[in-house]
Amino acid sequence: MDVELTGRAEDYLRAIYEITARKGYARIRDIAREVGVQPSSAVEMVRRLSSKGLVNYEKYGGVTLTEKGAEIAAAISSRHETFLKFLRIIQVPEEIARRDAHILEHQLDPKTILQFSRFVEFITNAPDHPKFISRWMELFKSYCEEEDRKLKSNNFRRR
Amino acid sequence: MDVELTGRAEDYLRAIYEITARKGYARIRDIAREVGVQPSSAVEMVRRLSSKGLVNYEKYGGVTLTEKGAEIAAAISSRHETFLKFLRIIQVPEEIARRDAHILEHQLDPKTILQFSRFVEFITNAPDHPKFISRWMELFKSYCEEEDRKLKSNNFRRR
DNA sequence: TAATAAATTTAGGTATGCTTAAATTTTATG
DNA sequence: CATAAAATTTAAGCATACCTAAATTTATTA
Repeated sequence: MDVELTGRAEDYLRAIYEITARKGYARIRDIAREVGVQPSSAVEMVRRLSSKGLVNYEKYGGVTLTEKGAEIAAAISSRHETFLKFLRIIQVPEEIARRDAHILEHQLDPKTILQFSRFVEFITNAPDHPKFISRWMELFKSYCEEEDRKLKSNNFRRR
Repeated sequence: MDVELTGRAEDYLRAIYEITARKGYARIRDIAREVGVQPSSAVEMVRRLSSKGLVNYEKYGGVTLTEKGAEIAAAISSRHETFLKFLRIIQVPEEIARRDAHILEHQLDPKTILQFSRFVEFITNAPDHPKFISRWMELFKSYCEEEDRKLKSNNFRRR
């Protein structure tokens, strides 16, 4: 029942998930662009995903997710969102956060991912202590700003 | 000056760093055990590291780090420590944390790593507000325990 | 020290994942 | 509707990283 996927296969699956969400199906070209590879590489991976029953694919046709593929992709995508939110919380600049969320989302133990998402949940929803948490965010932000200032003046001195 | 290393190469380098810290040099056997591969694989990687000038290696001899290798390994190791501390803070069980710290430490943007370490720093040293932070940890801990209780009773209901 | 055991290395394979270049198919257009 | 353009696929090759099995070297010990 369970399908083994490499981190890279997960990247492709999530890309297909996002593209199909936008326009109903994914072309090899779209997938290649989204993942950042040449079309020939996308063909290779799409075939593998197809042989695992995760996507519907016929030569020269559009790619869609099977039910199983969609289920897995949704889980991957939600993990991705968790990590993206997390990186924002710890004040990673947006562009870098988008890149690094990809990297974080692979291979980690389910328990670890669970704890990441609890952290995000705890910080953003602050179940019982909203004021306390927003204060926490404020403090962390100023701490980072302070550190950035130190960094900058150090750089200055070094020149 | 800068050396390009794959995530895996970093794993080997850190393994060698830790083994040499314990006993002065690393045997192929030690490295293989530490990284979790067959000795023949360790030979292959050690050669590559040697060709990059990061380790001293001669056939059938012990492996040590060059100055450059030690410098890089120390940075990798400190990154590793950061992630390990971080995983502990978000309440990931020790065994899993040890495994996943490996995974986290590769490929992330330096800025992201910096923010991870600031988070750890902020939580553990709580520069200006020690009470506030320890209270934060308490709250987060109870939040996780609460969630675990919910999980357990859900599992129970499902059977 | 000769034989055996242990460690290491080499050889030969596999899988992933990427590339470029050439071939093929589909789509668009004059 | 023929042809040119665009998209896709195939082919061939490369790098990483792993494995097993066989060969070699080093270490141990009877």
